[in-house]
Amino acid sequence: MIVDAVLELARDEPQSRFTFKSLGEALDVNPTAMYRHFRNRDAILRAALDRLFSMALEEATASDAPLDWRPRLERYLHTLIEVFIKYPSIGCDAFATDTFGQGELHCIEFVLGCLRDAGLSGDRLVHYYGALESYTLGHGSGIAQEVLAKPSSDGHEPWLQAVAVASVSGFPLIEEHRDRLLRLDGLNVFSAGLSAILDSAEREGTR
Amino acid sequence: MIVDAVLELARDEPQSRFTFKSLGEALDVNPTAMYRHFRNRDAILRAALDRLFSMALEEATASDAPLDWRPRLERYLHTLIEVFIKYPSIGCDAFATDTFGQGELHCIEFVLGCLRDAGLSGDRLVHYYGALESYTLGHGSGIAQEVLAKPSSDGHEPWLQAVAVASVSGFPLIEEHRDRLLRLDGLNVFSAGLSAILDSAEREGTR
DNA sequence: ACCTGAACACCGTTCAAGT
DNA sequence: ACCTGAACACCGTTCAAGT
Repeated sequence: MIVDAVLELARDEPQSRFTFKSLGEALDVNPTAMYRHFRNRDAILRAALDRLFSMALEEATASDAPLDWRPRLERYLHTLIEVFIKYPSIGCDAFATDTFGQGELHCIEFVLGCLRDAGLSGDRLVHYYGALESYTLGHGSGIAQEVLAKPSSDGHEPWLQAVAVASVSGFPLIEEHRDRLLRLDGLNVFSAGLSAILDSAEREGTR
Repeated sequence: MIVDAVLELARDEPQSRFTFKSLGEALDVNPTAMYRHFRNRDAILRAALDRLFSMALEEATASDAPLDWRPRLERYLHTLIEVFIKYPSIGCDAFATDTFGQGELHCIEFVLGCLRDAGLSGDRLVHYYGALESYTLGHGSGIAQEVLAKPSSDGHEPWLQAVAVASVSGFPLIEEHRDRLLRLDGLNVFSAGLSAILDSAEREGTR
């Protein structure tokens, strides 16, 4: 299948976006032959991204023990963002792309189920669904973009290189928290925001 | 200044990423002349993005009445994301790009100040700084990407077109919440997550 | 039914040449 | 000091031609 080759390519060449040319070489075929199977590059992207959703959900739910809603949700969202980072040239479009596929639908259903188990319903359930999904997709695609652009980055690069380089005199708060700010990276910052959203959801659900 | 032309171009042609060619036409000059003033495209992008940070902070703080920390922060973050959407070809790289500029530093200082006024300090203050900043940048650049890619989109497009089109039988929760899910768009979903993070910050700060 | 090859319009970037 | 023009390597996409 072509999608397999795209995924393999995205994983093995994390620095460069996948290309018809590279795809042709990987499959030992003429680059333009892809147009027999997909309408354009975007269609390939959507198919591959939907597979990433499926992979993340499968990996996160293939658990030994049944989990409570919150660790279940945390595990899935962390797995999802890790998958995006692992396949940067696909993950980088995770926010802006609707896959229209089964993988994404299964993921939506899964998140809704977790939030239902948290005690939420109706508008508030969908409210938190939107918050969690958009946060994870926005953050994941952003880190994937970084990995794609910057040499040898893996989501654990310092997040605020500007603070390290630039003169921060005249910015007393930045100066005061300089070391702490430099300790931030893409993934622990993600955990920070995720905890905050889940805290709010949990409070509202158990009320 | 070249940056002015880039911004003008980004605003007036929201569907297409800015280009040396388009920039040359706008300034009535040879496209390659830019290389006399910037090392490459990325340097132009960083300069323009830093200006967006400055513009957002200026617009958000040019207030009549002094505000409490939370409305002050909300106003700034909403302004920031709106600016990204207004200049899509620059905003789309907001997450992955470090500007190394003054505008970004002023914004960091501003957010840290709001969180200090919320009663936070030390690690927890930086924790919430990371959560808020990454959430806004990730979401903003994601919506900007959408605007750039999809014809006549403005951040208020339905967020889950897949749910509208695909068959959702076999997904009982999606089916149950279908209408609510379709009402989600990029900007109200942003507000949802932002409130959740700020709620957590407020609770922790007043404790 | 599927693949190939040539072609097209479009990128960012370099560099020697102009003024 | 700044700009021009040609050139290069690289994109996605189309289409007539092959098997």
